[in-house]
Amino acid sequence: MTRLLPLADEPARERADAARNREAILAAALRLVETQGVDSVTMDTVASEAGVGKGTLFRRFESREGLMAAVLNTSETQWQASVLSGPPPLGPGAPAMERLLAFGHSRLRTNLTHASLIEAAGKAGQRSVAAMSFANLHARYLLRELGVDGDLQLLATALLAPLEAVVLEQQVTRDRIPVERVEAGWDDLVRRVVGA
Amino acid sequence: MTRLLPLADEPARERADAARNREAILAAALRLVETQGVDSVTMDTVASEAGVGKGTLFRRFESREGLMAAVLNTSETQWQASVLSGPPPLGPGAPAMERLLAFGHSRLRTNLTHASLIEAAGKAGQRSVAAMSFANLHARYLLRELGVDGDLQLLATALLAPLEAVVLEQQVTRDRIPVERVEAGWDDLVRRVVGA
DNA sequence: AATAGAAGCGGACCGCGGTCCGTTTAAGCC
DNA sequence: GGCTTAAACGGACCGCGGTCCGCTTCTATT
Repeated sequence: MTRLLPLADEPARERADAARNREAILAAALRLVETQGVDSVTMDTVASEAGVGKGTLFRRFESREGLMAAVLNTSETQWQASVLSGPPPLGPGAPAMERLLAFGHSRLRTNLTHASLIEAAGKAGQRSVAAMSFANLHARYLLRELGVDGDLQLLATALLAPLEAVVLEQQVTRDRIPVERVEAGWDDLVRRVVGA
Repeated sequence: MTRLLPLADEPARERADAARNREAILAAALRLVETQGVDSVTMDTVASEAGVGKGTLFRRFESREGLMAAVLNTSETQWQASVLSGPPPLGPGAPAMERLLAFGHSRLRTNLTHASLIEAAGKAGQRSVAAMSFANLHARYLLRELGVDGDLQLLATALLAPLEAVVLEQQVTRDRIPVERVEAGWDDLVRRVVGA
């Protein structure tokens, strides 16, 4: 009853074993995904490989999608870092237009590389604070920098939409369109939208 | 052994009971989806409701996604009809630009309306001959009509991507962007791309 | 009408994602 | 160190999508 207080709404610290388990799970998941491919990784396998009960997985990660989203988040974070502080033209230092083009290419390649993982992460991947909103925000920033006016949030969304993994997969895998052509298409789109 | 022949590669006609069952299944599925919502419709339910064994469902429709895609296909076909021969500005008779704008609005509303079904249809929905490729084809046609040059296939894909159900759901449901604003955003995008 | 054989059928069965709840354990307090 | 209690644990359990295979039914042929 006596709640002698964690300050205000402190996030209620994670217990030591809980933290250990979370990392073990993530590590196991990552390893299994890399070795066997996303689709053949089952929750039971991850659990036993991490030396943990199944219930634990679901308490920490909500669902299979959530776990995959967490795994995905690792590389997503790295990508964000290289956008924010990596070498130009992706990182800062190049003219806005070049950055925007590089941004698209990089996003395109990344999404293609992780396509199956992204799919497995499903909606959990999109709602993850990081993923969509960071890219959108950054695109908006570059558009503003380029002097584009209009509803930048929607414009950014429209530019990013054709870079989504599902769309790319369709183009590259089913329609056999070479990646370079898709890249060129995006460049064209950007130039039209920016009005250069 | 003696194959006294169906002509060349005739499609091997569907047996009468098979056809009857297929329709019963589709009807049951449609009804259940409408009354209970996609997510709570199970294959067992559809089967028993259609008075058919579970195996039959899967033989005819491959998977749950396939069944949902088939259900979706019904309304998709209607939509196609109204694009091809409905009243303007969606159907023929209006100037290309108006048609293109109307096309986007209509697609947007349709996709939002069927969002959950589309999601349930998953990749089966996209590979369905009809859905994606018809829209893409029509968009290409209108772009050509408008004198746009460039890689029309990619341009069409880029224009359609932001109208995908997943993207729209994100905008309308999570980000609370009013539909009218999304529509306006698409109009803006189209004008920039066409260069009007 | 009889018959052969392929096409179709259906439900028992399986594996996996997800839940539930009795048990264990870490961590603050004396 | 003992005690308390809330958090965390883990595995038995459930429902659903999907498969499999022995049985039934249609249809072409004579």
